[in-house]
Amino acid sequence: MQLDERKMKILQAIVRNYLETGEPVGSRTISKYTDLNLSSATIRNEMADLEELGYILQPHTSAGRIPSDKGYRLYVDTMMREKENEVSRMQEMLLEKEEKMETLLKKVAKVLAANTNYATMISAPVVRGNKLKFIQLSRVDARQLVAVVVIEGNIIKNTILNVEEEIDDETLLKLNILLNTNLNGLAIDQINLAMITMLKQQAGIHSQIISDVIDAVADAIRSDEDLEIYTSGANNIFKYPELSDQQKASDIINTFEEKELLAALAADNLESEQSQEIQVYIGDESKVASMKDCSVVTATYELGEGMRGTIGIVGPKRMDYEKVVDTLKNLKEQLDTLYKIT
Amino acid sequence: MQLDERKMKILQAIVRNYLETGEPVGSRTISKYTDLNLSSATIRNEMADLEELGYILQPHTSAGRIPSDKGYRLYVDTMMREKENEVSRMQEMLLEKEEKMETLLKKVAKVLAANTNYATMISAPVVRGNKLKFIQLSRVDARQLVAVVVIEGNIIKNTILNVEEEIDDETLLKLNILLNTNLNGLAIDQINLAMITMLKQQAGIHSQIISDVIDAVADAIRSDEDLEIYTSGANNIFKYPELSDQQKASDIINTFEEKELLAALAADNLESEQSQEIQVYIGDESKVASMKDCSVVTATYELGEGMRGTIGIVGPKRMDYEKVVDTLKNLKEQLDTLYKIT
DNA sequence: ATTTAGCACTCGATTAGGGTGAGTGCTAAC
DNA sequence: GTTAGCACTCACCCTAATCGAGTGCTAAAT
Repeated sequence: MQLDERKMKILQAIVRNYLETGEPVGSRTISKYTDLNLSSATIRNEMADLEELGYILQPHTSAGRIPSDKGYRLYVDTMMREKENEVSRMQEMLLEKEEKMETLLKKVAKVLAANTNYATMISAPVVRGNKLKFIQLSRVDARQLVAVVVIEGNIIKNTILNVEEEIDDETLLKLNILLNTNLNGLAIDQINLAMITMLKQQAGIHSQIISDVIDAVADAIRSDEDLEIYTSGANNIFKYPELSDQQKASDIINTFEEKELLAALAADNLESEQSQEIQVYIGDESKVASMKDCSVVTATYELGEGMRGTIGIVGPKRMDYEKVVDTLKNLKEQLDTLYKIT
Repeated sequence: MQLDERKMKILQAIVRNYLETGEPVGSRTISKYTDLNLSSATIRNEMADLEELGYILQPHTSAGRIPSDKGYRLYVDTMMREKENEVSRMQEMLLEKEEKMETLLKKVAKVLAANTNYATMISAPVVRGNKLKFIQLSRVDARQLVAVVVIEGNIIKNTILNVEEEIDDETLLKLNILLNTNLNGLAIDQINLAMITMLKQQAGIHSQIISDVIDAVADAIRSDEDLEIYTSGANNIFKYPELSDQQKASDIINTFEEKELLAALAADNLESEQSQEIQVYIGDESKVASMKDCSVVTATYELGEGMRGTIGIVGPKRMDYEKVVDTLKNLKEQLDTLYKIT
């Protein structure tokens, strides 16, 4: 059986109503809610059909219906109205090109959570494909070096390394030249074991120390391969009774605190083909077990020079998809342009 | 009325029992629990006295007694047995001098939370009094400089700065010399406005750019004045019914997520005179409103060279103080020695 | 062939009442 | 000062009763 227009309208009404109230919605309500002018009995018949088709379900026999995941999915895919051109409430955020990206992202997560009343996460842009711009080894102390690496997008990495014996100025200079000529302009993910071995060989006679230095520099460059995640508003879930249950709340909070699972989610998202679009994961669709009762809406942003990250909003399945998608679109655009101007 | 020895013993028994069970404890239980060989009636009389003195209270008329904050305080101050020399369960932690302090602290917070079943926080050591070891400005691009500052304790700070016009090698060298001769060896908190103005004057003719550079470097040095806080196991609070209440849980989780309040707590703690000791804050004593139903146990650790930070354990008032204090003492010692050896 | 009115039915939620038991405070005896 | 005894309190649990929103089905109306 295919969904005719009336069934669509009814399903849409059920979803809308449930999003607002959070309570199962009955046939009488729909009968009055829509402009279909049908009696509750007719609606009941249609609802029975919709249930059989798996779009809605009854929490218990004598209750109204609530949308199933399949129902939400259909709603999100085909029935959601776009709030085109409506001025976004996020406008007040006033993103500035702040000095530290970390600060900026934390702020975004926070404002987003405060504006939406959902939990938010945002992954720092991943730098894998970016190129090295600058490497420098300097002596701090007699036996201490500091290595500074600057990557496209002005990401700075550094590491302190202690050496057994002193390294003289000449060696230091040689090392600097060696590192720069060989690594400059390379992408991060090109710095693999083979590359490092090659470097070590070129360094030649310079024994163990050199080898250590190169290793340390390589390590510093490749550090943070796992996504850095910033979160905010995890406690917003307590605003939704269906998530405030002891066990569920604990699980969700834990997911937000540990962050590994969120990182996986973000990584998945970045690799997905449609990641240019806003994505909606309903219930189990997100593959994170603790979110089986949540919906996750994600967007991919780009901070120029190919550095992409993921923004995610986590809330109950009955989240206000229209508002969330709209807000995310807006935010994504702001972030995308933020670093493009300069 | 002063507490005689018998009242002390009874109070102690009440606290011990309550810590274990989490249930109000009645006179009959105490009568059997202790070696005082007193009937429940006698205990009842004594308990009435203890209640009048404010050490215990009744949740409701026909229930047993639970310790009041004052009762807990007396217990912690005078009655707690030290688990001297018992092998600490934290031994498995195997702290290593990991490359990154951030990683180390996150790990400590995590392991501590997993071991104690309470929520944990740890503040990164504050560097205010530490001295600058090394400053270097380098050119990355034609119009881009990177400033790297190394501080005692091997803390590295850096910043990228964009300049309007190119700075030639000679100017760069001069700037480097200027910065190093003037700032090296100074403590962070000595780099104030007067200092910076003085520097700018010394730079003399070199116009706006130089001034900008100096400002940026000064900013980088003084960044992170607010304490960095790492937390773990916030969801452990769900293991204690008295904290799992919707409102309380939300408040506590929020405190752990926002971190500002925790930072304030850590800062308070660092400035307190007795901060060398393990500190116990019961209920309102901690001044963080959301923790009025919790106890907070803190320790100050020192990572050599005067860098001190705070570790905190947050749990219900009926937390296992003995175990927690013991564990913290142990951990504190491990951290204190960790960086001393080298 | 749809739609609708009517009605019996279901079942979660709420309320009320009764019993239980842990624990108390008080009194009188030891 | 201590203890046995006893009446009393009150949270907690269980059960039954009631309520009401909402359903599914049937039969009549369109």
